Amino acid sequence: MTVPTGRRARKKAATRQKIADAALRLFLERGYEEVGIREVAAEADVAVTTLFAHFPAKEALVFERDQDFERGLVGAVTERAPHEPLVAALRREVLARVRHCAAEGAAPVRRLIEESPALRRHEESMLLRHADALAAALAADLGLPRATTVCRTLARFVVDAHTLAREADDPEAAVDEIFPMIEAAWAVAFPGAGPPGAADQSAAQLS
Amino acid sequence: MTVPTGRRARKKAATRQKIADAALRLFLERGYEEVGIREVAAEADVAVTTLFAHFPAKEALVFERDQDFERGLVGAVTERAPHEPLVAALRREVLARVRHCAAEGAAPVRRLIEESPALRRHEESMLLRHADALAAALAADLGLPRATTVCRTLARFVVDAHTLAREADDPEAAVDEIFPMIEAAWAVAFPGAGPPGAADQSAAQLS
DNA sequence: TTTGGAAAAGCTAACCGTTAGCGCTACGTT
DNA sequence: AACGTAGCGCTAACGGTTAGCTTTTCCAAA
Repeated sequence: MTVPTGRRARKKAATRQKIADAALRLFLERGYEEVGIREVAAEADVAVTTLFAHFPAKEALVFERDQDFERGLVGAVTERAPHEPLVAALRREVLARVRHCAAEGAAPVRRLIEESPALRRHEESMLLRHADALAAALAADLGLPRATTVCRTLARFVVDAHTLAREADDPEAAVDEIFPMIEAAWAVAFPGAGPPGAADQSAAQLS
Repeated sequence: MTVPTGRRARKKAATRQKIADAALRLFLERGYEEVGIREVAAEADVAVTTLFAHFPAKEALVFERDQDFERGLVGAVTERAPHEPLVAALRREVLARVRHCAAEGAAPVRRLIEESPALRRHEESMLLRHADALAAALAADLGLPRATTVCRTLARFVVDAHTLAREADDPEAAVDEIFPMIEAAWAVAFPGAGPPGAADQSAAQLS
């Protein structure tokens, strides 16, 4: 188990990047469905099997930065300022992501995704995985042994916020609309954790 | 456009059922991934093309009742008792579904789904479609011209509740845990729509 | 330095879900 | 009685993905 920092690792990363670049170029030129895996491999000058050694599926070629979002979400929880409330940190992170997606450079890629059902589905299941990771991070932050239902619920709500905001006419306004709802839900789940005097008398109908 | 009620329609329905039955039998016997489409078609004694004329994809063979859940969710909104609150009706519906899935007979099929990533993904995207339908129903019920961000948010939260409850150790307890959170979110989105005196001072940070 | 191991990349050939194209038969309608 | 068409079948193929095996390239221990 040595740290992979030699020429080998660099070459591997280069190959991966070459493939991702070639794929994105072709997809943007002619559309995702119109370009086959074999073509992408040829354009990147690698074998098809090599391509699949770097990416688990065709859709993954488009979501190259996949892991960054997951790390961002988890990091928003684990590396937030000492006494910043959880939900506030998550809100900042989601807002940043949404802004990033609405920015100029990201527009063609977003169109690519929205025009292909396969890519849309893939993105959704990606986000679900991120929700699981976030739930685990929330549990850890709260000192819980494992992700409880409340953690998982909050995590999904946050990921939903991300998706919904991006689909909205005015993404930033949508974040401002959704996060108060999440804060209220959070206040019910953890009474006494939010800002003092916020919402305490929850509509508790259960035992 | 005549109503399809003749022998032809009956035969078509019979073929469809024959295929679904054969598929489920084989899948339960040997596992979803271990059975090919060509095998299912052979077992049902139809051509592969006929199978795909009745089901849009292999996964759809397992989610034969797909539309029932969607109709149930939408119906919970449109056909609820005159003055029953929206969220209460949705809670009843979700609870009923969760109970139904936890029942004896459904266990083998659920195991089938949970053991296959393809089926899990398919179920998730099914539920997202249901969320869209629910959002539209919510908008209609509220007299809105189209599904706003709030409608879509609520719809997703409800669908999340369904998924999360089913994955929880104690599904019914999970529903009791999640729905108060949804009610709080709802109260923030529509202040003055819930039970009187519930939650009024929302943490409104937006304009 | 040599040598051995293993990771990275390649090739071929296939599997499997899915679709297109075309023909046939049985049903429903006029 | 005859026509239109829905349902079904067959063949062949396409496109994503994987298995099996060989070759090349790097790295490290001897």
